[in-house]
Amino acid sequence: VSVSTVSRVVRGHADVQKETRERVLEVIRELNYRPSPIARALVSGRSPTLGLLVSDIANPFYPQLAKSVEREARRRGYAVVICNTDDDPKETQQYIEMLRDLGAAGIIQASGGPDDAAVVEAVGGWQRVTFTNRRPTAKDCNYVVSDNELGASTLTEHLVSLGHRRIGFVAGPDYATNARERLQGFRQVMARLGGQGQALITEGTFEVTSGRRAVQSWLQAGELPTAIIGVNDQVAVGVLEALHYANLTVPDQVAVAGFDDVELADSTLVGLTSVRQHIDRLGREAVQIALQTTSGKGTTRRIQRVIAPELAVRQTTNWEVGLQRPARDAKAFSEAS
Amino acid sequence: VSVSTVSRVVRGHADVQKETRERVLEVIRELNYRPSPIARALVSGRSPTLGLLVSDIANPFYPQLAKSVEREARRRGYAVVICNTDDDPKETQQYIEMLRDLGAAGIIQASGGPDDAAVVEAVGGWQRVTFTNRRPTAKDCNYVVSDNELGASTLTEHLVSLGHRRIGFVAGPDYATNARERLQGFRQVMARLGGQGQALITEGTFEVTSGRRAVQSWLQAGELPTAIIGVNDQVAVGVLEALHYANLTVPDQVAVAGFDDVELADSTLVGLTSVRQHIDRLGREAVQIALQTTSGKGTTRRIQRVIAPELAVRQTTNWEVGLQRPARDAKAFSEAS
DNA sequence: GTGAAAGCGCTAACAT
DNA sequence: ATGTTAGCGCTTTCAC
Repeated sequence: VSVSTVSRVVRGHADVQKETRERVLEVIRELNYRPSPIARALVSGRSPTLGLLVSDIANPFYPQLAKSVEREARRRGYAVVICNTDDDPKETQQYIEMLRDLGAAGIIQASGGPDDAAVVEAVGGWQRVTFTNRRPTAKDCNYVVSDNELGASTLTEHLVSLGHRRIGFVAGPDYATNARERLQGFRQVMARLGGQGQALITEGTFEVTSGRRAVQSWLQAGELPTAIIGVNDQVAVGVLEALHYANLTVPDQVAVAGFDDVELADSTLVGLTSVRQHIDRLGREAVQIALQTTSGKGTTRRIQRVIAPELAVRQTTNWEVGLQRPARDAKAFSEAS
Repeated sequence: VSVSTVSRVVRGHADVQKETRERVLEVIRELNYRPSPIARALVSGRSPTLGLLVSDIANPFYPQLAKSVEREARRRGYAVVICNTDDDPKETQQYIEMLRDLGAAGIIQASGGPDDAAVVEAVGGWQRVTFTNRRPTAKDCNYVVSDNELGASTLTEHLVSLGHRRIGFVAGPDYATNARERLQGFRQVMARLGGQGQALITEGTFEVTSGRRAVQSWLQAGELPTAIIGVNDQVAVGVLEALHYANLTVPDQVAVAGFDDVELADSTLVGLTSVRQHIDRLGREAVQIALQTTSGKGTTRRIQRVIAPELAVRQTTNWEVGLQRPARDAKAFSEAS
């Protein structure tokens, strides 16, 4: 009945006699005793907490990721702290400070950027941070990301196979590696087309307005592509909006596609062709990696996983897909504009 | 230069001579010293942490709320732990246990239900939990919610003023007070119409499929209303999808409206008339209340705030609005045309 | 006004 | 195999 014996029992330490263990266990149940994470944290320096860094939790991709992260973390007894960085290195640093003070067992950076190396330094070594969504710019880090280049090339090939040659790409910000990789995959396929293909590239953000603006500027320049890829679904939605406003029909006059396969993309109101990321897996594995390397098992090995995305073809690129599924009745909306 | 003096300085305690205080402050800066929240938590029982309970973080309303909560919490030095309850009382209880063990300074329950009283009990008194989004079923609690009944009646009156008399309402689950209140506001206005009005009510969930199902069943019964209200925007989107599938035009043949005014509602692709909640205020004030009452200033007063929502009229009910107001940033579009 | 000492609930040596 | 002891970094009496 001494403190340390109880401690040993709780932690499943070997050196306890079966009998005492059971007696202790019994009392624990009786008293509904639960060890205090706080006290543990004071000793060990780590609390059962995971930090999740995202640029903007309101961007539909992140809630889905957060949900998956949260579920897996919870399963393992960890709480998830959400941190909205706005892609601002200063905010990021402040958050990391806070998370360190809180003794977070690990940090998942889902919105990395050029400051990744600084992040690794700030968290106290590569073992304490796991990157996801965007491949880290810092070398030798743990990460789990989608193969964005593959996704982009698959998507571009899909458009090419439909006969498109003048294809527009509304790129994301240059600081985001996932945006860059998607652009890269696009470029690669377009390059293969040689003189036959024409790639129109506009740089923007991850937001809806970015897609709207791109279409607008192409229209002004009188060089609207026959197919447009948005760096993510949000941007693609912006593209759809602008096309719709300009009374252009999709996919007849212009085909549109995005990335992420956010829930909205699958709505028949949108029917957006998109490169589906396995968001669930990203979140789940990010947690696993974070907790594995953080557990200090003296591992020196980095864990770096790349998950292949899939192409989800819908009405905005392939008309017939739209027929199989209920076609969006353009009349109701286009008459209004 | 003694521990307790430093402690006094850090906490801004009065009993320190100006000179010593400044000297200590100086050294603190020099050493970049930050008090350990963990050690503090061990003593005080509370860590700078806020728990946010939501039914489903992937439901677009909650990320927006979470963002607002997160921003305000951060401003005050608190971390936000997201908790996905799935509207399951068991999950909720487990989360509360975890949050207590973590010494959370407060809990914001954004997805309350019939178990609210149990929640209050589990967290250890009304002072430690703030309800938002759904008015709590337990009496004498802190909360900040929208006036759902008002929102619903305003919306219904809008439809009536457009000439609608047969109006459908796709209700939410009965356990959610916000859903009930919305239904109530609807009923009230319809009752005023007497024999002239006809209210068709279907119960469902907060998800897209719920809206789809409602329309299908009305169609099967051959009693489709001329206007349909979804208990939230997600459901309204489901309604739109089903109508679209049935080749019915919106708003000519059927008008549609929702609640929350989620970002998507404002997209020209959807243009959904919706009752706008001031989500930012809900989140911000929830945090303020949570931290205020939790600070133990011996307050006995409950804080209960009700915020009036606004009606955002768009194309799904009013045809002409589509003409007037193409999109949020109209400029981008008008320049394009 | 300041310092000394006890203790929050644990873990990790070190005894026994 | 179990008990004792010393902290982890703070706050909080209680002396001075």
